[in-house]
Amino acid sequence: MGNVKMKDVAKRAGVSVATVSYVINNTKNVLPETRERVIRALTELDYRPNSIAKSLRQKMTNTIGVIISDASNPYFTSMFRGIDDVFTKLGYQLIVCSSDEKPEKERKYLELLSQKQVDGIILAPTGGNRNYINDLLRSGLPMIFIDRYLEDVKIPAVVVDNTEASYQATQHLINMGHRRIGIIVGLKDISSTKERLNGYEAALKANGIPLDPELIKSGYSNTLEGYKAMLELLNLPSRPTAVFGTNNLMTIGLMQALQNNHVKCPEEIAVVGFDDFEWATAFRPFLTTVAQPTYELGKTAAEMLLKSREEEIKVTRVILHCQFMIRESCGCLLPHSQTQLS
Amino acid sequence: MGNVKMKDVAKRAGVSVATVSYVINNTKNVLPETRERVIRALTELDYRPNSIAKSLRQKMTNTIGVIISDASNPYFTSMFRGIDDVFTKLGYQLIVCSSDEKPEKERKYLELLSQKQVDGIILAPTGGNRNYINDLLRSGLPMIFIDRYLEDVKIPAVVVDNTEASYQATQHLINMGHRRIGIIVGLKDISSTKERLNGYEAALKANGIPLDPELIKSGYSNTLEGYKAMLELLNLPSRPTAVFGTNNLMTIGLMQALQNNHVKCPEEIAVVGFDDFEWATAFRPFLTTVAQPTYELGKTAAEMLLKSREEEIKVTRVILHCQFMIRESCGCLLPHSQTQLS
DNA sequence: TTGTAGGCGTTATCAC
DNA sequence: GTGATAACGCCTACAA
Repeated sequence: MGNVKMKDVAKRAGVSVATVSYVINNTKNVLPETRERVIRALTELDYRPNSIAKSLRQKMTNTIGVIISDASNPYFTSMFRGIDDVFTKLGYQLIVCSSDEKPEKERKYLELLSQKQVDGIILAPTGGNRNYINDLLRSGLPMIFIDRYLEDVKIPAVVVDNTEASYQATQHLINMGHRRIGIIVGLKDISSTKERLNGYEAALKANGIPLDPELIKSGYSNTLEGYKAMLELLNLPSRPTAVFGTNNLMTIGLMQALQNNHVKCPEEIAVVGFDDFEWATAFRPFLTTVAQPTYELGKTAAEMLLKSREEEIKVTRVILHCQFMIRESCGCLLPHSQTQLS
Repeated sequence: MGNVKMKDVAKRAGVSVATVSYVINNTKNVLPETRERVIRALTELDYRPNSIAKSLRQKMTNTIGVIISDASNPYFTSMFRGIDDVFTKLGYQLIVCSSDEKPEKERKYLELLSQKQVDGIILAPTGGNRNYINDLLRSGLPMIFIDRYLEDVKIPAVVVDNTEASYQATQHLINMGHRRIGIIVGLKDISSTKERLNGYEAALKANGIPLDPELIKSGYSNTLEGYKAMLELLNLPSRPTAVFGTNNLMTIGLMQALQNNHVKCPEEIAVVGFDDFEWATAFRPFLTTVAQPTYELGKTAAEMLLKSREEEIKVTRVILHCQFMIRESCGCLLPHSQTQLS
């Protein structure tokens, strides 16, 4: 009743363990009648294979590790779905870990996952652990970067066109007549943050608007930091007339700050956010957002990981495109219109 | 460079594998100088333990399985955080699976997890697989129910006071003068759904309001189903003046339906939702919600799972309390007030 | 204090 | 078509 093994099944069926294995895995021809006997023993004893033993023998765990910054962030959970859908079909399982943007936690999880002999890792790198990541690669562990990448680490990466998307969002605000545009970004040593900042700065420059460092606020990507950043912007001697929240959680915090201080959006301040929410069209103001193809991001990364286990992969960066969802929060009067970024 | 094992380390350090094991696990006294030698060999060779082999030997994987209905639902991700925080500290890892409320998927994951020899499972049951779950229990696999439970399966469960919370929310709407109150619920064979429905019905009854089956809409817990349900309610000959969305995703869908049809909330229809959102205070109308202690739910379940591995657990149900967050969407004029459910 | 050796439950390579 | 049996990498009596 406790734990029945192949040995027990073999005894019951009057065959050898090898034969049991053959039947279970369909790995060799077995006489129909012996197979019959084995199957009966299997069900009678309620045999359940031990995949740990199997993994040890085959050096394959059918497990994929995923390290992202915050497993409870809707942005990542959608990505997670994309990854999961690909791997579940193939009988793989996912171990998801949150690094919280902390290199030490990331390091710990990388160690744990490699010890657990995962067959591959999908990683949104914090920016640290370059050497260790290279070590793991050399030891033959396949990895894919997602959402961001490390300049000097040669792993395929699946990301979005952050610079262009950010440029377009900023340009749109400029088109609406804004010249003092605040921006709230995540940690600055993350590639996606840098790119979003670049797009913002490029748009300003292209329009002859001087860059004001006071309008740039950075912090961990959570609501509280977004809230505080917005407060600082509101307290500026010359308050911005528009804000660009470059990730979902900070944008929520930003909006909370506006509500708490009774600053009307978009009348008093225009807002554009990153990451589209399902509830962006359920509550007011409808939020104008840069919608990332989060599900596809995950799906693509998963597929690349699979491919990279077969052939050496040549392409090192896949760039997916964002969609600019223009709604009322940016002061535009065309609700629900949308344009595809070129 | 590929994979160095204890054997290699032993050879390099001029000791036996046993000694290497002793050093690594601090499991026996070793002469300082031999320990020194071993440690040097360990680092020089960049040894990384194979936890699959370890697991096979020790019959412990340091892995916990979590099966919930939708890993991308914010409600569950917060719960997940609570679970993760408990187990991460102890060096455990989590495998999270989405059953999507489908018994077949749930079954598949239960099989997979038990084969992977997880040390325990936290499960939000779909309602099916009673026999199989009992089998697993008998085989000695510790399990805890979370969010819901199965009447006839004797496992500890961590849930919230659904009936009371639902009663209170409904009573509040009645107090505001509503008598035609719609309710949108999830799948009806889930214990939490039943309880929420019970609370609603009890409140109506207590106030002498007849139950109108047309006002009850049920479906999968996602935005689309919530949207459709609300549409049906709006198209009723005699439209309700208030709606109770009994889970987060359906409530979002419900709100989208109101927005799309230009039905003003709370002026034309009052709304109360289940599950508090961070953005409930960032966008209008501020949503009145029944806030579940999601993080604590996860944390408690995790702690109970740990405990259940030591002692036979007596208590079979832990009930956590919800908080009623009264905001403007229910037509109340006291934004941000809140009361603790008794 | 250290080493030897058996075993964890499979799979895979040989023989037969 | 089937059956012994040696791995897989580690832990742990037990012996030395």
